[in-house]
Amino acid sequence: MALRVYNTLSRRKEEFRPLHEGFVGIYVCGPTVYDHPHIGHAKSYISFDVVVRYLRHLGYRVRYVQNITDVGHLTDNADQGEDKIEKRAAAERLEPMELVEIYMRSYFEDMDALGNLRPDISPRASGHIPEQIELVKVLLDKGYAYEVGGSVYFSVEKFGGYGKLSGRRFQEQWEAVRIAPNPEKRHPADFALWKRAEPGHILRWPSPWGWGYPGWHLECSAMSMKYLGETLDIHGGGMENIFPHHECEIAQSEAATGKPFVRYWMHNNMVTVEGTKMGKSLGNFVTIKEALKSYSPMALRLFVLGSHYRSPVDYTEEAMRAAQRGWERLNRAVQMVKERIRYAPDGPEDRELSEAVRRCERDFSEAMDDDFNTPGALGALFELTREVLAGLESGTPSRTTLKKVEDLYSRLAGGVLGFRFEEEGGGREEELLDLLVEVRAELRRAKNWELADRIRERLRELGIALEDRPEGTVWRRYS
RNA sequence: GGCGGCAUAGCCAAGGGGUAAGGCGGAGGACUGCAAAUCCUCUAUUCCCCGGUUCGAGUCCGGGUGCCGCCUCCA
Repeated sequence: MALRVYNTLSRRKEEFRPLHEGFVGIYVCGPTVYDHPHIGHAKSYISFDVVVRYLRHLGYRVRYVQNITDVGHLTDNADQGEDKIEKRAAAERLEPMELVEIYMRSYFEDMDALGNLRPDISPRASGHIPEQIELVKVLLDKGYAYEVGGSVYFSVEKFGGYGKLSGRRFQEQWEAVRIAPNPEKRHPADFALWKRAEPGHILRWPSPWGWGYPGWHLECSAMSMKYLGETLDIHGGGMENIFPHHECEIAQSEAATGKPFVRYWMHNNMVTVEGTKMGKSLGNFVTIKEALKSYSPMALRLFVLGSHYRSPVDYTEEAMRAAQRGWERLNRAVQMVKERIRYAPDGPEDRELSEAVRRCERDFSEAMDDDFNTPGALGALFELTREVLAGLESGTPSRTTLKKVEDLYSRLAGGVLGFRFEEEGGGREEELLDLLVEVRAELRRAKNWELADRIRERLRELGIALEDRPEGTVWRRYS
């Protein structure tokens, strides 16, 4: 079966065929780095991380580009607003580039923790001002843009396809939107390609039209085409960017090149918190760092992948607890398989388990091929997990079989879904715990239950669980 | 007002004409000194409502209702 991808442009699932066979160029709208990333970023970037991982799993050579927006955009469409980065930098008494550096590092730190692969290129808008100016020049030359007093605007009336992504017929509807018209614009829907820097604006660059800074849609067009060519295979981002951001990107790019800008537009849905929208302006967003104080990074990853990328997901304590427990179960199963491989008997494959492995692989692929259906893929993995644990319980699967199971977990759960399975502990602490367990075993042999239980209780308070299994005592950290 | 999406068990969530995946939680049992972990069994006659098409409808069509997103920065 072939991979099918939902394309926002056609509003249907389409068979995926990249422009050049075997190679995929993907561009995902990255963060504006003026604050710590929140769980909305987690959903978006985990989703696209899995898209990239799965494409590689299918054998594609993927170039994954995700920008860093470090040039502030205006906070409102009437072009009077403040620059978010400048505003925040002033509030924190930092150089704008200093601020950007802090939050960019914070962003990568969180993405690393969540197990997302680094993009192949993380271009920064501030480092691509010449490319953006070039693009504006082309649009002026071709008559799609006009200059007014040091600012350059894109003329939407000159570009026939404006509105094709978002389904908006801007001519009739624009009247309904009450925004103060900018007198410089010929049509209210025209958007800025380049803005004149008003006095006091710190982030600014020289251009043929004087000192200024790029318009807020320009960087993505300039940088994506620079690194991926004039037609991208996939362009991804959050749904809220469909209009105006992506609509404007299409207009700019296609007007400049005369070629289709993107073959597949992919948009992920939003995260709500306890049922309500999470927005920067609402101030109710949960940062990833906060979430990770209560839940493990892999639990957050499981939470995100537990619903489809095009579905909204509600962040609640209950849902996160469920994800945490689910993750622990999966991780534990993998650890148990690894442990058992060490002393598993040689022998032929066990039919039932091998069959379960095959079934899992098939169901997993089927789900992923259907527009990256990660909840379905997880279902396949958990079904296997149940059978694996039952197999370990009731018999002694051969080493060959267990290796197949381990390999499957490693390729699908690890490689494709990006889970990081970890053994607990390490170093001095581990040795001390082993010692305690040993001493406690003596106590238990002597039937000194009181002291044995006290050790277990005290360790539990410290976040270490002791489990007296038939084959011996093991310890693990819980959380 | 315009555009788009979603409604499936206590909670989360797949499925999308052929008789309801999976996770969490809950109940009972096995194992255990007791716990924990693990295993086994059970936990939706039914998919927001009303009509229709069909031998057959969560699944398709029409009409409601409710929730959400976008139309101003946001992943």
